Amino acid sequence: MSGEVNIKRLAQELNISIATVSKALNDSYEISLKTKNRVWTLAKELNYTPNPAASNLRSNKTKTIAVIIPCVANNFFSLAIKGIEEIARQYGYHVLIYQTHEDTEMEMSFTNSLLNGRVDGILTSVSSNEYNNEYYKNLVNKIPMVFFDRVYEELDTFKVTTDDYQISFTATEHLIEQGCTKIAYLYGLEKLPAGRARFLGYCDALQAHGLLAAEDLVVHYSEDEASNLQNIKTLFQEQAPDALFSSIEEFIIPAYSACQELQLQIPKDVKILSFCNMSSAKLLNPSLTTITQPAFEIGNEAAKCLFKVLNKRGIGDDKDIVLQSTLIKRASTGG
Amino acid sequence: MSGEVNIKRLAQELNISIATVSKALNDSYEISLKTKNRVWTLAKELNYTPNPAASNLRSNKTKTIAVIIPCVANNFFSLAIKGIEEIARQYGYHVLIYQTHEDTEMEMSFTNSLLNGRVDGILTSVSSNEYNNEYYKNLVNKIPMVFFDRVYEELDTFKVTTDDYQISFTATEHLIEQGCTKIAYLYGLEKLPAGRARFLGYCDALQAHGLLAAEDLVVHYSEDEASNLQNIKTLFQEQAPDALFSSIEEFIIPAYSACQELQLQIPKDVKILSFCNMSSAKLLNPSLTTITQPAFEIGNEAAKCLFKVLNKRGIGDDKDIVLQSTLIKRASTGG
DNA sequence: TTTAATTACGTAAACGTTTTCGGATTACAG
DNA sequence: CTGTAATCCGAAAACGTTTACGTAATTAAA
Repeated sequence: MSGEVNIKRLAQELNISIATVSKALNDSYEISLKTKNRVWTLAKELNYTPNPAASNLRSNKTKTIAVIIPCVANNFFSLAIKGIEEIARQYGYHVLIYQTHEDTEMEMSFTNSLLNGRVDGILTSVSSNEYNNEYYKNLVNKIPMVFFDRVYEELDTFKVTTDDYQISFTATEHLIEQGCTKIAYLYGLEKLPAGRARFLGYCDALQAHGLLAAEDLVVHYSEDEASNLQNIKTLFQEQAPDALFSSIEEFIIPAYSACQELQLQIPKDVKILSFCNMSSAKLLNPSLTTITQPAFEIGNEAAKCLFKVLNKRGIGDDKDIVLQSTLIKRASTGG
Repeated sequence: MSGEVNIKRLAQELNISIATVSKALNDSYEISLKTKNRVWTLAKELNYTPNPAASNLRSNKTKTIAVIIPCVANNFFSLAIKGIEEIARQYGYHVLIYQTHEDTEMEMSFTNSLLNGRVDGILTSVSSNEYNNEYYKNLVNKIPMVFFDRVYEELDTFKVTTDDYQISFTATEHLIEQGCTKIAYLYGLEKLPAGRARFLGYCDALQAHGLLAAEDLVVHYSEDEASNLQNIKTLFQEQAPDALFSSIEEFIIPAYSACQELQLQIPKDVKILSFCNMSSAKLLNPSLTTITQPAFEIGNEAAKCLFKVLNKRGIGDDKDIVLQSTLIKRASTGG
């Protein structure tokens, strides 16, 4: 056990050159199976692991990708991360995670710090507080990037999204079928395509059924939890809607609380459905009808796309990947 | 803009040696302020950023730490990560995150893959499904490590925990003061010191007030959410406790659900308190009395400890850092 | 048998830094 | 004028890989 074990050490012990060792370890066709086996067994015996820095320096591959998201404390993103990690592990890659907390400054600071070859590529879901398209237009040709869920539409990169418009339309129709005629909308992600698509699906479904969308029926998301609760209560008192369509799961707790405080029965007095990836939705009382995005699969798919780019594959592929969300009907919109 | 910008390029343009450039960039005392300024301004002008791989290879510093935790989809851990990231950013460090999903095999696989110099140190909160002390005993002298919240006690490393025993004792007394005499315990993290300390604090508080702990009053955590709900319902039906002490937040939703399904009024029929880091605790109905750990500060403190080790400081310091949780009394244990 | 192709391995340069060591210049005391 | 110290800088080696290129031995084709 004299000193660290590197390829030079392996080469010495086997009386071959370090080039041969390196090639053998990388399973090169230039090396005979006999030699490869000698190298592999000794490497295992000495518990050799390649030095990532040296490898990276020479080959310009870091075996690392970055994930930049608003927040990990969110069921959608934590599931997506899980999906990303699975693929990364398959490729032997490591995952750096950066949380922007919906702050565009942070977002730019993080990405800028990754442009010097620290990572091979970036997966991101952009923050909601601003739509700074110009920045990303420059960024995307400096480093391989894939956007998921919260995307910028004009960019020529892989984008993994869900059928926000369609599922919102479908979900709204579900409420209408259940007899609702005054459906309020709890509006989140207003500045992003995803948020607007959800709202549009809701509006169009109303219109298709002869109902009208009204600004009075819309509650806009606030970072302050208490004011969300208050706004929903005010909505009930002033408009008396018979349903709530929540576009983000952050509205769920205040919505339920508002109903209980105002003695409104779900689903008798008011029906509720929400975009939601919490497994506890079915444990709420009453259980919550949800639009559930395939968060894990989104992360999975986004990571696959990134590795396509990193491996120079999938050149001609369609870069707009749209996965299907599912409407899970439960008691909160029941008869 | 011919080619990439590295220190060689800077050296050429300034007609000085690369050694001087390198030292100037690192603010070495060997370089005159005049030269430093020339280097700094050109570096900024050309938007130079050092190559991390080269720097790492030569200096054996990666400017990266790893965080290995059971799961990011948990308020405690996501807050802790936030605390860690804050410190990491201050030191110019990057954060790799690995989720074990409470699987010891994963845990070992991840840590092993980090021993080749990919990171400078590791922050971890161990998984709950096993107590494999031997493994860590070997690991801790191969790479700087700091444990937080879920720790192994016998290891000679920095450990950041909370006053689990004391706060459980206090919280149990709170229930007793509110008139409870049959307090059930929802038991999580049984294999870890933290989990056992919480249980012990509960037991000792009961005993100190002439009450007795009984196995019949304990519900053990199950990975299956549905069975937790079922077990709590069974507990109510067979034992009719007048309070629930939940040691992990995963029990909250099933506990509330069980009460509603069994038509038990909180806090009239049964009082509930729980270890919990969800900001939505106060929005539950009724609002939940919680034992809240300073999750952000724990992450913060753990990261600080790691950087102490990395910078060879804090040799004589006490390595057992215990932060205070707080008992936040709300309606669920009210009169 | 000669020539070309294939196989298997080695030499050495390169990746972009950091750092040791030494050299040159200047300042200042003796 | 000499010697010493302080200041500032450069040459070159190192970190551990990967890879372009060369070469010898073997095999296949002619």
